[in-house]
Amino acid sequence: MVAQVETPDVKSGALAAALRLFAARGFDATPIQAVADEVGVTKQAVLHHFPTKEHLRRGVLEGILAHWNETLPRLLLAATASEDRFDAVFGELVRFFAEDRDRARVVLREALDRPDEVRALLTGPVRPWLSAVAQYIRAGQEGERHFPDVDAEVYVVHVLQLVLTAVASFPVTGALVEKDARRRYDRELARIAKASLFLPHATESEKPRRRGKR
Amino acid sequence: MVAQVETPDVKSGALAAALRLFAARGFDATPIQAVADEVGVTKQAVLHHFPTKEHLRRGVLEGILAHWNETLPRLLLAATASEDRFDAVFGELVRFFAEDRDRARVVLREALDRPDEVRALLTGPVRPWLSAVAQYIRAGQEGERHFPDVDAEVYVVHVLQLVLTAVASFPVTGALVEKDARRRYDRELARIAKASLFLPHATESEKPRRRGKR
DNA sequence: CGTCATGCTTACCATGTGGTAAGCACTGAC
DNA sequence: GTCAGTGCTTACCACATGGTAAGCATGACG
Repeated sequence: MVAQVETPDVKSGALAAALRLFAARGFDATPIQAVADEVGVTKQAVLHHFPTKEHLRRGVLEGILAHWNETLPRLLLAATASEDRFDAVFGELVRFFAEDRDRARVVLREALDRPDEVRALLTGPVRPWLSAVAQYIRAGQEGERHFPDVDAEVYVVHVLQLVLTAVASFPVTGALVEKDARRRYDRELARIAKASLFLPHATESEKPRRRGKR
Repeated sequence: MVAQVETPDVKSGALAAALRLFAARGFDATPIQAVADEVGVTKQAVLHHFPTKEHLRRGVLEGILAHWNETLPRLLLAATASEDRFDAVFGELVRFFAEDRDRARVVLREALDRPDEVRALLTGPVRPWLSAVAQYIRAGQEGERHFPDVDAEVYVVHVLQLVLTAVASFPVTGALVEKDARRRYDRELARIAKASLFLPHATESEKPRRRGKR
């Protein structure tokens, strides 16, 4: 048997290739052949593991969903202080999607290409996650640490979308600033999310860096 | 000549249909035939006005870009007070894209499907718009009306993206709240943008509505 | 009346696509 | 050794798609 040098497993290889290609070109514009080429096998080799292109799509998405199903509960329970919890969840959000932008891209594409499916996901299995986070925000409002006029659920959704879009399109938007683009974008992203949630004085855990420009 | 009842002009009709279809399914997944069907003519009738599918795509995009080329300068010059200017630009941003979500969708799709092209657009013809807005923000920082640690250019890009994504995917995310979804999403959108830009006391033009929930 | 351009129409085609059918090499179980 | 199952391979196909080619009706213009 001729073990392909770069192909320990066709199935996982196809999933990785599909994530890349679906993210870059979109599901419909990606022939199975392209996935197969990337893995270094024939189209039918891929079709053997995923009887249908649709199966391949599901596989890719499940890989992403699985991460949050096991990570989020842990994050929410681990941190105790309000701001620590924010940093933990927000940080993981940025980290996970920035680690591989293609994850953010496929999620955005799904929202555009299959709105009904994503809506079902959002109002079904994903809702508990969002509600849990929103619940913590409301608790922070009671404790006068957050702005009272924050609409918790909606805030969570907006921030989630902002992170997804910012990460997904960084290669495009990042070209607008010359140096340190990545750090500036990340920082402003976090700043916007925080400044619109935490009351000014509640941010005492943030080191009072007064050395703003001017 | 048999004038189609609903078709005053094939060319503009095709552009409108293409905007709808490209937004919904994506450029690659939309056959010219689908556009033709929507207009009520044959595929070749469409190909007569747009020699290539690519021409159709350009036409759709130019329609969107044209709006901002003529609107933005006017908006920026019209308002004088800092917050009025913000409201004018931000309001028009939301209004224009919410008026037809498909506009937001095609823009997002372009960023995903043709990053190089969009990057060229952003660093070329669009940059002056962004710089102009960023310039006003920096002026607001000098005048102590805005947070000093706002990264003006990056803030503008993030807010732009947030609006685009929020509008484009409202039919998906809006299902998360039961009633008044549209108003709540719009309001939180504006709140996040403003709360992360304006210093708390600088917001005196906003009526002090203390009647936040509880 | 003839000529020419415009705005289509019908015919057609090369290509790429998702998927089916069937066979074949190899492996382990018995 | 045989048998069955796994993981492919080659062959093939129906179909959709972007685009070309060429003709044809209509109206403006001379």
